[in-house]
Amino acid sequence: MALYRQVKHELIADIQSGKFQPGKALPNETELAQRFGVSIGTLRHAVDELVADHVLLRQQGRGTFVGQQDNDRFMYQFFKIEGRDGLREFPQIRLLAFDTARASAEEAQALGLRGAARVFRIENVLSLQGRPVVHDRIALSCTLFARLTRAQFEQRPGTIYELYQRAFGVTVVGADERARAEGADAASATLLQLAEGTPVLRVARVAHTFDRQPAELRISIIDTRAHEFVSSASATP
Amino acid sequence: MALYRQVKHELIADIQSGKFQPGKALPNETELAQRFGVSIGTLRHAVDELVADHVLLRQQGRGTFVGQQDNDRFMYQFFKIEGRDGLREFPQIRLLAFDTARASAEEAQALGLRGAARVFRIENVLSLQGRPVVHDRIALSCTLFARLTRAQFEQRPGTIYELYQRAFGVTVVGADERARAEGADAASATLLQLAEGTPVLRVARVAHTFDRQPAELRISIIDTRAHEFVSSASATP
DNA sequence: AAGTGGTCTAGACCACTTG
DNA sequence: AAGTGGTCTAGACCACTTT
Repeated sequence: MALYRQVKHELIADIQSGKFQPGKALPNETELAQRFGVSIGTLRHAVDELVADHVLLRQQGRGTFVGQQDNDRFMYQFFKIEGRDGLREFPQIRLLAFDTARASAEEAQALGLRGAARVFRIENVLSLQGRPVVHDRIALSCTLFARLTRAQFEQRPGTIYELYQRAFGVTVVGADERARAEGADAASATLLQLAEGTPVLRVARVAHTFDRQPAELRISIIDTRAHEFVSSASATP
Repeated sequence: MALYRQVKHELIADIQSGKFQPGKALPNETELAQRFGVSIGTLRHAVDELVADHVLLRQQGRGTFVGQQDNDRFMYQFFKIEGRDGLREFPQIRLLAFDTARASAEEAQALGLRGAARVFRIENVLSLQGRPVVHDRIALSCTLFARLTRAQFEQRPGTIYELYQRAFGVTVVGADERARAEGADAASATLLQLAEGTPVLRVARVAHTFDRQPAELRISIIDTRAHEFVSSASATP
């Protein structure tokens, strides 16, 4: 196996173990290269890939930092809803429910769990400009997020993914999403102040950590009368 | 400006000018490096980025090739509709209409045209497993695609993007997409064999070439009773 | 065997940020 | 001025494909 890949996975391990903390600077490149016993070019090759995945962040003249799942990154990487006019806004989030239950078939499949496994179920409503726009239902493995509490969830200082990262060492690095249109069911219709059956967008997102390990399933029901779901795949400039 | 970026743009220019043909091999890396007067590392840095954008394709031991907009690449990079079971299939495409008209406000804005500019309007129905699933309306600038004919469009051997690439030197390298749910209008409902008002997915895609120059606006109306629109953002393994 | 891309080295110098 | 990442060089050797 290529050397730079080993270095990359050692860096990932150091992040997951908490040796390198989110937001903190790594040692400089020459020191890291010496520590891993590789040349600077090889060390940079490894760091390059982690920077491309938003796991690390380089700033010329300042240093290399462990990426934080803060509001900025959440908005830019995972929150893909914006107004039809293109305006983006940080949503106001209200927690509706927090339970545990046996995983449904869809949850077990998405999260890679056995049929009998238990999951946390969390329900949120997200508002933009004071109006409810998204109804989120989240499922998390009780094994991966052991001892998660409602209080922890409600009183978190930052984003949900920041909580995953700081309290459970789970760094979300990507997501697979599947979208379809459907008529709003009774529950979503009430929450989003719509007539039942109104066309809404349903997005199922499986967020995953390193090696595509699934970490979270989220079903978002979106009122697209004034907002849209955006997705972009663009070349480097 | 960094040297490798200049090299990258010289390579792009050579592809756009037709000096390097789609599907053909480039000269080997040492020769390219000499030709551009840079070291092999710098040449590789430039090629690395073009490979990441799927513009070039490297195969160890064989060479470096100009990426072709063939069926495989189309399916993998731009056709994001698959069955709920995850099955992907190449669609059967039927041309419904081919016209020119003054650009609408939405078309002019998406394609970066003045209000009075003319566009080609093309309408397709895409079928999967013999059933109509997607109603596509495409708008192209008459300036960028000068002298495009209906016959050219109907009798193209490969994908639409392959036609853009071979006949007009337009290499599509990315796309921005915006999705929302709406009730099917009369035209789409008939084509997709739905009741009018049935929830359907509406995806507006602006495909662009190098430097994010817009090349195509496509409005897709998708019947998501058996299919979904997929979108993935994942870290390198 | 010859030719290709893939990896790795050990430096040099530049551009930027901070004290 | 000192410390950081960003770019570039000129080579060596490896892994893979083709002839």
